[in-house]
Amino acid sequence: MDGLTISAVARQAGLRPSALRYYEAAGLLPAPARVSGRRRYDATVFERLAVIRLAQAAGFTIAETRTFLNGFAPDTPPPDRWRALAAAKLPAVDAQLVRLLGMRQVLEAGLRCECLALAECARRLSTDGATDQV
Amino acid sequence: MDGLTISAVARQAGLRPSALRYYEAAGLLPAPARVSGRRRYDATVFERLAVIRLAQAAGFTIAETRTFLNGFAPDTPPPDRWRALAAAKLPAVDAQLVRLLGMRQVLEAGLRCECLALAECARRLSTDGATDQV
DNA sequence: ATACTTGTTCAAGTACACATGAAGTCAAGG
DNA sequence: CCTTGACTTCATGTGTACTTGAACAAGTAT
Repeated sequence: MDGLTISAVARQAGLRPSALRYYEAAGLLPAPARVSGRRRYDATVFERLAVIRLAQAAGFTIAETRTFLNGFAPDTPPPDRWRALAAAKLPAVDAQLVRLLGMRQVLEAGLRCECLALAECARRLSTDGATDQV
Repeated sequence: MDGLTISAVARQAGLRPSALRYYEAAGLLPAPARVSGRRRYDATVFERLAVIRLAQAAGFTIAETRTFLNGFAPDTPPPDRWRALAAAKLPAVDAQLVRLLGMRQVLEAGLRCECLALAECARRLSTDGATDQV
């Protein structure tokens, strides 16, 4: 009687049932009760899903998210968990950010390109180069 | 006698031979001459590789790079090629950039976290939320 | 002649986060 | 009883840019 079906949870959470099964298999969601084989969730699953969503927004991989959720003593407070993972993740995000900003530079330089041959582009728009002026 | 072996080109370009074969199969590099089955490159391959490197720096996928290189009439000047591809790529890069900046926000908020439970984190550090102050 | 090095092709593996399809189970409705 | 619909598990597919391994060929050195 009580307990939400997987499709009900998925619908409310904006996910697909396969994602919920995947999270469970990946150790992000605890295995819920079963009624004749079918999963029955209680409302606390939504809090869990919200944390997973937050971890995803932080750029954590599934493995990192699993560590974040289950990789500590059960009573470990969130700040300790964050510090353990976010500190390691920030440099990676920043590196990605630098790469993307570099892409922007190259693309904008490309849009201002007046080269006559592609080889000329390669010389002028070098990745590492300081190409400011036309 | 003339012509560089695949390993010589790879070494000078900072790539591995497998990458050169891959580029060739992907249509980024023209098939070079062969001497008893082995590839022999001439020096122009380095210009080509420089352009490929530039395209990669712009964030182009292999398919986009192939279009950039071979998807136009042979005499199409670089500016036309750039405009066709860079204009489509920039919004994607910017979207990626926004996502990464969001990650940074979440990670930094996580580092300042003082929540007592993970569910609290999810409520306070919501992805879309305006979480400025402690 | 024989071993070594370097090359060749082709198939399959890598990481990530799920989606998809096949085949079977289960309860309710007609 | 039989169909329908939602569910189950398990294996495989998706996209990207290569790398790696297997099995084999050919030129070079000893």
